[in-house]
Amino acid sequence: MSERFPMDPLPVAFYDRDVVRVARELLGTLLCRTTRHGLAAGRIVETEAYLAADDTACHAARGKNRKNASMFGPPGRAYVYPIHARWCFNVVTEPRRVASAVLIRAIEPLAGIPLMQQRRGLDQRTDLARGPARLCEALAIDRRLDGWNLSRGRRVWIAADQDGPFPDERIGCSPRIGVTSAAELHLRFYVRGNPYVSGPQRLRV
DNA sequence: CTACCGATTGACT
DNA sequence: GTCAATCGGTAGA
Repeated sequence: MSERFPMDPLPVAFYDRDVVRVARELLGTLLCRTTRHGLAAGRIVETEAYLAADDTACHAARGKNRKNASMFGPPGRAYVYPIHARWCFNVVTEPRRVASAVLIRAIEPLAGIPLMQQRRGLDQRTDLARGPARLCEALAIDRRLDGWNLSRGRRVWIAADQDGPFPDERIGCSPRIGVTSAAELHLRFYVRGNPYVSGPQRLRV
């Protein structure tokens, strides 16, 4: 991979749209992360939308607090939060104060694979970033990146892939994984049959 | 200060 | 399939 990989970050306007549409269109884009140890990046293959209204599973459902403040800020920022002693990475969508976000659940590793293997302590490529907390470990994402501006093209950002988005027939939809409320909402999006997608087998086909 | 929870993971039957 | 360890953040005493 060249030093210029993976090119320009998506603009704020990409995120400043309906959260479900952003969640769907993030599939196939490249999540990029640089540290002093180098670049690690991969193709996003699984996302979940968390809605600003009528979604009790959304962290913003009971109003703003110190932890979820990034969700109430401008679109195109990171929202990083802890769960079960691990980190999860979201991108904030829609206008400021609306508080919706997309959870990035899995990427297909493309660059910096040895770095990811070292961080994860294992070699198996399909296990490096399959799941939201595994992804964060592989990319060295933690709370220090909460609120980070993803349109700057530094530290962490998202870029369009030259192969373009996946066609609709390759995209699956299901209930969100692990949420204990609002289970009736089908807000998880994934690339059908992709081995880097998380969750039980029946939710990957 | 303590109690409790969770958008998870990995080990195990 | 089941299950418990994990710990940062929040709520409440």
